[in-house]
Amino acid sequence: MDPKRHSWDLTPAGARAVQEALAPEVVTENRFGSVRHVAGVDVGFPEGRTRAAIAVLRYPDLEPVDSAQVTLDTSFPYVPGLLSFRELPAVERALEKLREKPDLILCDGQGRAHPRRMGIACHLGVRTGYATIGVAKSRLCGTFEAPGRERGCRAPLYDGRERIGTVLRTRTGVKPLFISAGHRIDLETAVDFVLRCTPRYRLPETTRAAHRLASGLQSV
DNA sequence: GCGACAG
DNA sequence: ATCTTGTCGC
Repeated sequence: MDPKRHSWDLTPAGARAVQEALAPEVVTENRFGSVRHVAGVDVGFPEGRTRAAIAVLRYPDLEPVDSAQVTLDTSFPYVPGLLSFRELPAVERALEKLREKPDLILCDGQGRAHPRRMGIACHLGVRTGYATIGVAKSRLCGTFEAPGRERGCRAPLYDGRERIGTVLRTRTGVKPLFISAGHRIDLETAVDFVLRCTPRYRLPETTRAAHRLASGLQSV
């Protein structure tokens, strides 16, 4: 029984059991080739339905090259720690529609910085095989000291004595982002990519492009 | 029992 | 995330 092919029809308790079964499948080292395209994933809930949007940008110039979006009926509530069970069904279908597959995906949410080390970035990576990074706007778990005020400043995020992520200042004077490894990448490399994807704003260009499609007014 | 809690 | 206007700051 391959844990990667679990059903989405689960109770919260069942979902947590799936996370524990999948956690050992996460690849912690860098296992991806040259990065020519990076993608941003974001999910919105217009009219209560679940809309996943993916934007593929060329790397490193970050010029848009492709995008896809899918809207499905919402089938799982928001439960802290179980975000992926609410968003991934739509995200995976949007990924399949892409013409230009990305080499690396930046997810809106945590990767390993999760109670069971199975945030949405890890979950998507393990299920699809894509290399992924978790880029969250706020903390789910872990403790940290405030990083310096300048862009590039960072501080380790710990869960007890275990390093689970990095609190990163992507723009001077703005709230930091919570970066963690998803799948097939290590934390240091993940932080490096996030900085290269944030040439102008707090959030990565990938995330901004996807966000615009997911919660945008255009329904195409 | 009392907080904390990605999006 | 979503419901919503004006407002403070660079």
